[in-house]
Amino acid sequence: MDPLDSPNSRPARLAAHSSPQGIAADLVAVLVAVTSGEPRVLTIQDQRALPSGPFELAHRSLQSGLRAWVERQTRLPLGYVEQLYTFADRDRAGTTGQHVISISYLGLTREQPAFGEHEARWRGWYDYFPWEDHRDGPPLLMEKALQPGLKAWASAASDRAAQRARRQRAAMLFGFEEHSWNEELVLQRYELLYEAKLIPEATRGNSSTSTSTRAALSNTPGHPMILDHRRILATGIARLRAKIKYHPVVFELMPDTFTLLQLQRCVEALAGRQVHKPNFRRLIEQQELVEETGETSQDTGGRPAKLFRFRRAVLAERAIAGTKLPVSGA
Amino acid sequence: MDPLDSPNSRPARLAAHSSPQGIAADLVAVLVAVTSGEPRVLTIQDQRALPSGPFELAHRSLQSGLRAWVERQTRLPLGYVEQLYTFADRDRAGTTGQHVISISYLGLTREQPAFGEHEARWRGWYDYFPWEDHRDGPPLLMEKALQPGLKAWASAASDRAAQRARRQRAAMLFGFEEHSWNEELVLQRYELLYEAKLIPEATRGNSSTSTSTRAALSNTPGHPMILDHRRILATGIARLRAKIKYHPVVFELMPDTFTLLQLQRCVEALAGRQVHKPNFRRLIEQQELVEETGETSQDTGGRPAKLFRFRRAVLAERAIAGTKLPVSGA
DNA sequence: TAATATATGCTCAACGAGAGTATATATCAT
DNA sequence: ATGATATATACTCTCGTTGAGCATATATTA
Repeated sequence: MDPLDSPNSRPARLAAHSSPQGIAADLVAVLVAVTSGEPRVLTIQDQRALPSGPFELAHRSLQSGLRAWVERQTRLPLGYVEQLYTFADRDRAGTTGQHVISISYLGLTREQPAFGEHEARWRGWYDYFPWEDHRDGPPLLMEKALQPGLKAWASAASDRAAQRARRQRAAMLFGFEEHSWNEELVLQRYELLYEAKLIPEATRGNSSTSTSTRAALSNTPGHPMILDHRRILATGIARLRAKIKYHPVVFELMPDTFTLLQLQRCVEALAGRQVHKPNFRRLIEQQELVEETGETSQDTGGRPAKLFRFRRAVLAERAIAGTKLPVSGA
Repeated sequence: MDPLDSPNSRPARLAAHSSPQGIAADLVAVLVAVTSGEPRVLTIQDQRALPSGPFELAHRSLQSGLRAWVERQTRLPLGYVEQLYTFADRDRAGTTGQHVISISYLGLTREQPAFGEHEARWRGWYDYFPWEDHRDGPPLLMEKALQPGLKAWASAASDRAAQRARRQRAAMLFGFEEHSWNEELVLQRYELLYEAKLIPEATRGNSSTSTSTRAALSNTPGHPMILDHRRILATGIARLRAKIKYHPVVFELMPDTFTLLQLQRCVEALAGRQVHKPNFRRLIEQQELVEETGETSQDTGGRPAKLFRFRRAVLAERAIAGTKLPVSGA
């Protein structure tokens, strides 16, 4: 089943029946850049929200509308844009009950001095999902904070079978007990934590939260966001982690020329895990994704590294499906 | 770039600026079943439209709303549901200029006697995309109808470089000249044909269509649909063809028990190409996706085949990412 | 009874992915 | 100057997967 519709991911509620004319739509953007080896997202509202704005039908397509809107608001040139998901089941906390359809997009760019009326700022995406960064092995907070909370959640199930199912699901998603870590399951992990009420967003606006839940929450790492913006961010990260494996979109995040190690660090930053250096280079070069510029970079510390540039021609040569980047264990 | 935003996929037009309150949303469903080895979609309006209806916010989530709506309208139990794409750039032919956001979904089910007020009928999806069926090799109509049209389109480009780019793109997508056929590029192929005005939908409502274009159109195979429904169907087929390779959704289309050849025929129907029988069986069995029922089926003609059933447990055991189905050359 | 169609199982070669090792060339601390 | 260290670059090996062909078993049908 589609993780975005996992049955218990949010409390059931009956919304008012709206006539089609009463619906509002807005765009939400997950804008990603990778700066000095860290994946970052553009945020507004004291870093608690993703950039968003009302949907206007003044463009040829949704996508070109988003592109124009982002470039007007932030002056960022978007290298790659892709629709993520359309949400319509938001909890509009505090609002008048007006329901909003949110159409979310992923956009790749290069970090620039933030610009915009809404105090736009770049922030590392692992600030929101610290458990997703496995570049130096599983982060300590997984044992310290997540595993106890998930264990408690599993034990709280009604019967033995349900407890076992919960434990198995947690182990599968977080790589406990023999299970290997799968970096693509960002959204499923977030939704499990949400379901287990280990995420502040899950109990927001719910006054009947128990004391024990509050205690667990206070230990939960990761910066919260408004509404379901963190879920949208999780969707974007998951999509990007899957995409870089078979589609050369990483280059939209790189400067014009770069060393192979810089490229590798960028992939590692996105995937949240290390990759095997020799294999990475082999795959990049044998696919002819890059070409040498003839120059070298010396500010890398050791031996000067050759500078490369992306061969944009491959986008025309090959079907937009046949390229691979290795994301495997170190 | 996302194929759904390819720059020339439809004529640019400036739509009226709508206030957020004036937006209507509806759901469009691509409902798929596979009956006796043929992939089929549910259609309405004399088989020229996909089932669709107004979006109502009376449900917990968009997805559960769609599920309820489909099951109410058609009495089909949906085994698997996934959001496809949200379109907002439709040409609302003949309507009052009211703009509609269409949220499209893919749903898998088993074919049942059609039910519903809108003369709902099942129809083979290759009636709409005859060039997508390569189970017996490339269909003749590719040489006969598509290749000449695409050749003309390529030659009509402004300069030599553009002509070459067009030829290359057509060859890449349709498998001409050394290029191999990639069954996943359904949407890209449709959009290329649209761009080349080889699809009736592309010139609809445009009175200035040239005579030569009309001639080409009359030769274009494939049943048209209203609005951009054929594009949505292409999106669904592409998504499903990609999905079956790493996610065990085929079983949602199968009866409770089935033979391995039936399963293979189902995969072949969806992928539009044949698969190697011994390899198919090997992969299915070594992944423990199925278990024997102990019974055999004799109505297959030759030696009785063992009957299998899907092991639903794998959905809980494995991360929703680690299963493979072979879709390769025969 | 032979022909035929399907079911089922086995083998082999080619390729790619993962992992380890070795060498070259720079910077930096002493 | 020199050794330590960090990076860059190249090569090798093994294993599992994948594509492809062949062989055998068991039914129906002419």
